[in-house]
Amino acid sequence: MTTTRPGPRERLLDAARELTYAEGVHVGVDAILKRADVARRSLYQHFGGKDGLITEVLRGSGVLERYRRAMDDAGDDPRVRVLAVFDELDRITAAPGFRGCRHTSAELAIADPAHPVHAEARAFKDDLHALFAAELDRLGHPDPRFGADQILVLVDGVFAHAVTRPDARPARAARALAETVLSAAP
Amino acid sequence: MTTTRPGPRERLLDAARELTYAEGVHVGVDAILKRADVARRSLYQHFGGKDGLITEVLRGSGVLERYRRAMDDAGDDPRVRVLAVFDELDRITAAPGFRGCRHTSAELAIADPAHPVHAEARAFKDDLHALFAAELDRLGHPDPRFGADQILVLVDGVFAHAVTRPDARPARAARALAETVLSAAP
DNA sequence: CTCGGCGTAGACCGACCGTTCTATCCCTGG
DNA sequence: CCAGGGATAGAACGGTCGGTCTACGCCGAG
Repeated sequence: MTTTRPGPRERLLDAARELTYAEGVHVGVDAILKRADVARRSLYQHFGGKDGLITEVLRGSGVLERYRRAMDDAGDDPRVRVLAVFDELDRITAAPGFRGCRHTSAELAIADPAHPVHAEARAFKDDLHALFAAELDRLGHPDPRFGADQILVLVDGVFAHAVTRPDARPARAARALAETVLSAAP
Repeated sequence: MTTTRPGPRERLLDAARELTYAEGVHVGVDAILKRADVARRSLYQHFGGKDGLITEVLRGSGVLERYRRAMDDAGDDPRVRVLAVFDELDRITAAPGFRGCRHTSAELAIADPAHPVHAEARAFKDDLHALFAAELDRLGHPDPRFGADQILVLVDGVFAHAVTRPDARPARAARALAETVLSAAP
């Protein structure tokens, strides 16, 4: 028995995930439909329209899970766990086809503040904030939320700066600064 | 005598500067022409097309000069001068209509790596790198270029993160980390 | 005065945008 | 067996895209 082909919904999500990252959220629906090999109608049936699709792509990006896994693979020590994320960032930003943070990119491309991608991006980064704050808290950091803000600035800085100057290896530069955040703990 | 109205070229640059920032580089030429109150032909006469115009907007953004001024206003001490930039960033990111870094935004919106905006953004951030490296060098920093990489990650991080979580006051979080970069000097 | 260059105004081009629609097919459940 | 829902294919909608074109107005230099 062969692995069954995923349904139109999954194929649409996959195609949109790839194309909106490589080309930006302004890719045409035609391109997405062609890549997904799906009928036009199915898109509007499942997602109500292009906006619904790209919002759903952001929701199911799996980026948070990737960080969580990088942490868990690093063991128990919060310091090692946090630094492991920056090692992962070094890999991500050096990979071919890297085009920055998907969420930030979508927000910048869509001006209307009422568009659902903004709420989705906000929710994602709030989750990320909680992820780091928990580690800093466990470490006894004097202000875990401020420390997590600093980590997030570093993470977003790596993503943004690697778009323009990838050869600067921003993840390494940021890692050294992350260490000072971690050393704020007693 | 009244101040003479700027020529079509200047009006186009001004209009494009405002609109591409507020709406993204995907704004239509019609909108730019209307805002500039300029004939369609003049755009292609002066800039050869939309690409030429938005590239020229990036080149003449004046952001570098803004940082330089913030530094000069801060006096002579390199530490104070660098930290003054982050105070300026705090103002910039809190201002109404803030929409991130113009250069990063343009790069993310344009996939084609051969598009001139990428070279323009690269040149801009290289200039910025030199600006900070000079301060760190003057301070006796052991590795001014690495330190400048760190500062740039912080700057881009402030811009990017403020798009999604402005209430986190990322410029303040980054400022504290910039201090540790500066304290790497003897 | 006349000429040339720059500016304006606006029609026009083919291409593409997101969306809606009709029509047909296929598979599954009853 | 048939009915029905999900999927397909593709035409068509009005609107916008960046870019080219013609026609006309203005003004300073020859």
